[in-house]
Amino acid sequence: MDTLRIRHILQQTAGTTCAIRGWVRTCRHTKNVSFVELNDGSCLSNLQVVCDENTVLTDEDRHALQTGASVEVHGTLTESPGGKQTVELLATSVVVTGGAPADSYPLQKKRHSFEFLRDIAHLRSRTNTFGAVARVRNTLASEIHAFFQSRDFLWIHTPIITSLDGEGAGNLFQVTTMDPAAVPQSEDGTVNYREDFFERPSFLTVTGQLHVESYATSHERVYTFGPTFRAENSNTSRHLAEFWMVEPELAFCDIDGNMDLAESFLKTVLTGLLDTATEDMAFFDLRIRPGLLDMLSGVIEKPFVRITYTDAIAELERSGKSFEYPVRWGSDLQSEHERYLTEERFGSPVIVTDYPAGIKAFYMKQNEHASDDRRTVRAMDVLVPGLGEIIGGSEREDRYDLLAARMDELGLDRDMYGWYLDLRKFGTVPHSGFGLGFERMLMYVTGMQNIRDVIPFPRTVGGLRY
RNA sequence: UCCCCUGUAGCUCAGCUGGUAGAGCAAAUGGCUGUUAACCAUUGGGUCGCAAGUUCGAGUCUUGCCGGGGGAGCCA
Repeated sequence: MDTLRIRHILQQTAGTTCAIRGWVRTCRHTKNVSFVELNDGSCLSNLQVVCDENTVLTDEDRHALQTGASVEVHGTLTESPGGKQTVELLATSVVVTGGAPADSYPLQKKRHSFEFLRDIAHLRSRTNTFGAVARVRNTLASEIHAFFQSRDFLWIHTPIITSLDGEGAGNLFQVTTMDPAAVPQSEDGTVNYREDFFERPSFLTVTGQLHVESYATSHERVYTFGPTFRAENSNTSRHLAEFWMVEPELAFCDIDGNMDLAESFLKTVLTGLLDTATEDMAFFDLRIRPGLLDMLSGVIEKPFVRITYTDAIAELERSGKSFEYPVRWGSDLQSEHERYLTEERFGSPVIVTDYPAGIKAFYMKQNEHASDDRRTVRAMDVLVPGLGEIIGGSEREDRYDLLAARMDELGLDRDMYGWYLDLRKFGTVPHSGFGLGFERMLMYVTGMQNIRDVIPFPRTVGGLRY
């Protein structure tokens, strides 16, 4: 007898004989039969198992069949007389693998708050919402890989441990084998890193971009997709200390090609997600964020508006709206500004380019500029309705002298970034890329409001359980 | 780091201008029933986050601490 996943068995016709395994979501006992709703994580839907009280279930079984118990059932698929499902499994045998005492099992057959479920993160994947989040997370990751793989991009496994002390991308976690109670010191009283594992300060990566640029200059099309770490003191619904990031990088590609890539990336990945995770996405649309599917369809169908930062500022000034934060050339766009542009002014995704150099990273390509106080770089932010910035990227500075000068200007250590400068010294090439916070995108596509609810075990400032 | 809200039964919450605790769900027991948010009845279940203060009296007012949530900044 075959063991089937519920996802597959629900597509079988009546008459199939099989075994299934899973966890009890809820039970309803009647005089002659018991109805057991079983879920095995393969899909959102439960399978209704019908057990004859007299022939299949012992009193002990009947008692043990509670929410949370694991069971193995053998039986025959039949058409269901009940209205809520087309097929059900008529059990010939039921084995309770592991009980879940109802007086101590935290999950009940009722709605729980996300806050409560966050405290039992090891059990929350057994709920509808977190089961769906796990499947959508998997599908989204799979679609992202499929997008790049089908376009000849190489997945580069950039390092987790790095010697680069960031580049303004937030605070780092230091990696060390030194004993915090007895840190070795040099004669001048400073920490003697010669005694540390790498014989120099080392950190968890805050971005794979700099490293992946190296492979872009050998393989042309590359991307990273892996964990990233930021020690920000940001205790918000949008920040994690450990999160996943996607960063494609293309050689022989300017900012326009970069924008084309970002636009087709979002459209293709979203299309694949909606086609593959149909049932789960319908659940999010129904229960988590009404209007979600329409919002995502808008991103797929509408061409992205492309506008420079300077023009975007002009649009905001022309809007006549009173924003909480002033609109000023030189300041970054606030959420309310981004919302106005995507939701009111254009009603579509918007790509804003050519930001002031002062608010962007050192490696972005400098534009020719008329005056020193209006210097811009070839940055691009992709803004989407309902969220704001979802992608940030740029064409990179590929001219050695200009990059070196900018690094000096910002006081970056030339020795530390020598290898990065080398990429401009030997066979330099126009190249571009962008970064996407994987969990931020997951929040967007599921409508989940807290980033801690789209990653299995969230790590946040002041919070490390499990 | 700053601002705001919040902490009462296993869960979700009510509890007014101070007078020593309630509901729904869950659980246990019984009943009924091809049920599906099952239904009906009964029962058990609380150091009201912690500590101090005001008061004859504090779940309620004050202060501090701890936890949770939301927003800002920073960022992805």
